[in-house]
Amino acid sequence: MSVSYTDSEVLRHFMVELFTSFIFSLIFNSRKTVTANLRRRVTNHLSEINVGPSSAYIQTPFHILRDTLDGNGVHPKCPELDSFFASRRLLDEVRSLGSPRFPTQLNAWLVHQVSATDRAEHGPSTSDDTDSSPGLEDLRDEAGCDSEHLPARGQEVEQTSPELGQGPGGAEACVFPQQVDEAKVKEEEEAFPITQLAHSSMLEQESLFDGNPILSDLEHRYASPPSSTVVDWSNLLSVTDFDELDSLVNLSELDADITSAISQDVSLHDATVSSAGAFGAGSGRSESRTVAQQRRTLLRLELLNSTLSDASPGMAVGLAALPFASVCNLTGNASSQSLLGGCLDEAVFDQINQLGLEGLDSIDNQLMNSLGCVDSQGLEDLDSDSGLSLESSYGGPASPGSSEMSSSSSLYCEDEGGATGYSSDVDSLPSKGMMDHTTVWPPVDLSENVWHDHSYSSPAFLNKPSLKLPQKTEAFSDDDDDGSQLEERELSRDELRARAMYIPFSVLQIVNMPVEEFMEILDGHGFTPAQVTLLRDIRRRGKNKLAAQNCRKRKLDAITGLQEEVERLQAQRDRLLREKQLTAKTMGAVGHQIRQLTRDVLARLRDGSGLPLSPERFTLQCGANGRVVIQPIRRPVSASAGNKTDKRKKGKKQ
DNA sequence: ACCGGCTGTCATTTC
DNA sequence: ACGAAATGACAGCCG
Repeated sequence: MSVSYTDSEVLRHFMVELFTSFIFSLIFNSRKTVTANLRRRVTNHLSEINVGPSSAYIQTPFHILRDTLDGNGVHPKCPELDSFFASRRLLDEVRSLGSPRFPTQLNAWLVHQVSATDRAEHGPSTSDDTDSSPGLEDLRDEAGCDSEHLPARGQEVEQTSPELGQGPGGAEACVFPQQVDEAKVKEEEEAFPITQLAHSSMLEQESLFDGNPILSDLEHRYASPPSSTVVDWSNLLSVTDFDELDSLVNLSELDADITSAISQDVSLHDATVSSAGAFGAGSGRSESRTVAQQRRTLLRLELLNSTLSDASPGMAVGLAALPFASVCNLTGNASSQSLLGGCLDEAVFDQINQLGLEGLDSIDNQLMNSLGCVDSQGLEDLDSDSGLSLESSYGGPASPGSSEMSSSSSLYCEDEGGATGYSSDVDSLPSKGMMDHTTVWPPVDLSENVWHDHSYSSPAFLNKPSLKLPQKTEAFSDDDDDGSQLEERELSRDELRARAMYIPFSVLQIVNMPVEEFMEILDGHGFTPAQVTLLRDIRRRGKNKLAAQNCRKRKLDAITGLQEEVERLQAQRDRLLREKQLTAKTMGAVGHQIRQLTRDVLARLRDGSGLPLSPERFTLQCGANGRVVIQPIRRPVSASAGNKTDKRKKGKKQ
């Protein structure tokens, strides 16, 4: 086919081409910049796992990720997996918005535009992932076939990127009103010489322009290797299915969302870790705990006060007879009292003093003799009474009702002692232990160990004086049992056990001391096997208690984080839907303008017989470098559908 | 009496 | 092998 042109027509044609080529340059560069930015950012996200080629078809890296990470030495709790699955979840969510997959016509076109050589070598879904800036790499790839355009186009991209990067959505990237275009035309004319534009309009198909000497001259003057990348305008014009554009928008938004998702995950992870760390540090937790504990302690002390005020002298003696230096120190040591000020109010001490602690010395020996049998049974019994879970654990998995266990304490006490080995060794504990530990008991024990025993100060128990042990001696049980119970209700079960076994360390000390120190203590203090067992159990239980608290805190944090993520994803989905609608509107306007412009251009062109080119028979195509050519439509009816399927086939092949 | 939340504890697994 | 941590399950207490 040959087309004849007059000089004025040629000039007009070039002007039209100039204008249209700028429009396409804008579109291409915008799209290319979006795609390049997208690819660069996705690549950055995935760079840590560097699975090789990636592209705008980001599902491919995720599949590779899955294949790579599934069970290949990655711990299920690996944060990378969290990020990966969060990203994949986000991808699925974005997909669920109703948009088709990426290898649609427009996306194929965009990827096609981004890297012609990539497509030739790796296909639209692959590109070198090792480069930190794939967008620029694509430009370099283009330079391979059009090297003289590289600087100008590189500048274009560099100039366009910030514009696109300013707005979060695609609205800014998709605005193509004519006035803006004209302004940009003026701007870009400076950076994009008109010769290159003429070049861009280089009519590569010689058959089309063989008859025109000027065009031929221009063609030869600005001859360049024919671009292998030629995009049919109908590709763009056929973008009436804006879901394809939507997929692009979603893709760009997905990228940003992957960022946020990963950061969200990481922040969740960090929050979890930090919270765990805070708990591990212990100080913060103990501080936060203090208020509640003090509140509980006050309640308990109120109860204790009220009970003590009604207590019989026997109870007082029993309380005073507690063979613990901590209690003795309470009465005689002001410093200790000050240390305990947070836990026991002065009224308690006054009552204790009034109840005749002076007689403690006189009954000390008798008490020590009786403690051998009382401690092992009475205190263990107290433990059993106070904690039914303890019974279930020590006595066996099947835990009968609490009332039964309480009433049959005389029976299960031996079982429990046998299970734990406490009571038998308590019997063997001479007063030596008492002598030693009386001086070794740290004064802070009570204040430290009052916390977290809310379940042991049940009023029900305090209202049950019938829980005396039948094995106890008359004098001791009557005098000591109630009082010691009252006092020991304030202590944790492990604290009671420790006291019963004359362990000279507080539970907190046992739990918090380093392993080496703990082992030294176990080895160097001449503890009996029962004491060693108790020490280990106390340490284990204490650490497990903290671990359980941390675990629950983490669980709550995780739930909170997931709820926040759900809210964030819902907001993101709404935003994406809004942007999708906006993008569809924008692209509709752009498509309309382009169709109109195409008709304009074709109407101004003349074929060999001087007739204007029919838009039904010809179309405008734009190359990757912005060159616009006229091409006859081969299959005008099903051009778009055929192109679409072709692109898909190409994408699948590659 | 029932229920839900909190807590401690145990058993088990994992590191 | 041992200890620590994490966690599910269970039970008791409490409001």
